Amino acid sequence: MDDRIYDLADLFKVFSDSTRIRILYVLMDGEKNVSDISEAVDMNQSAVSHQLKTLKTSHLVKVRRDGKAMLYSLADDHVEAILKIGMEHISEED
Amino acid sequence: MDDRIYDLADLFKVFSDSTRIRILYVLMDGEKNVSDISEAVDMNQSAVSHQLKTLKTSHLVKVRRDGKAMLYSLADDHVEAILKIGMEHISEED
DNA sequence: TGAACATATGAACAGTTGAACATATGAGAA
DNA sequence: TTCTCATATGTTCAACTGTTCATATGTTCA
Repeated sequence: MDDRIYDLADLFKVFSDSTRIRILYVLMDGEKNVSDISEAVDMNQSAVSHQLKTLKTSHLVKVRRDGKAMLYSLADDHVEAILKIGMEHISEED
Repeated sequence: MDDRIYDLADLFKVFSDSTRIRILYVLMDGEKNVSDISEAVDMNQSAVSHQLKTLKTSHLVKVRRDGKAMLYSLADDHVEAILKIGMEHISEED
């Protein structure tokens, strides 16, 4: 059980950065390559690539290659579900 | 929208520490005072108090006084919901 | 009052993290 | 091959975070 607590903390750590959340929201719109994501979140390619790696490691996004480009998309429904409940929570605060 | 992204990141930041998650799990069992929580998570009173403050600020726990003691409990259903989905996610990873 | 208990707060220190920069890898075209 | 485009990786550094220790606040009871 203790291991799972650490894993859970690590998972939420990934959600705890606004850049990564913005990337996830961008991907809700569908599969996108790195340049498009960079442009959408207005950050340089390197920063976005680093964050995408973090997101991929924690299985929040998946990738496939398309020629020179890498196409990223949300990994599963948990991503949107977690973001949704989080949004609900902060919306209901006094 | 941008403000809400930051608020959302801040919310998940609270979930991103194993000590705080352990405290939340302890509180799933019901209302508890600080000493009992300290004992349950095996951390000193000061550390737990600091974390409880963080949890309270983000509206994840609520408090009431009972004589000398302060009784903490989960603030609402979002807490368990978020932890549950998070657990589901890490359980389904390959 | 004052002592004892329960909790909160402030400061300091070590460990962690995201962004920027430079560079490397990999794929397609010529 | 070599050039270019697209993406990934390594390093550095300032900013942030959790814990510990010491101390303060607040409550009850004698």
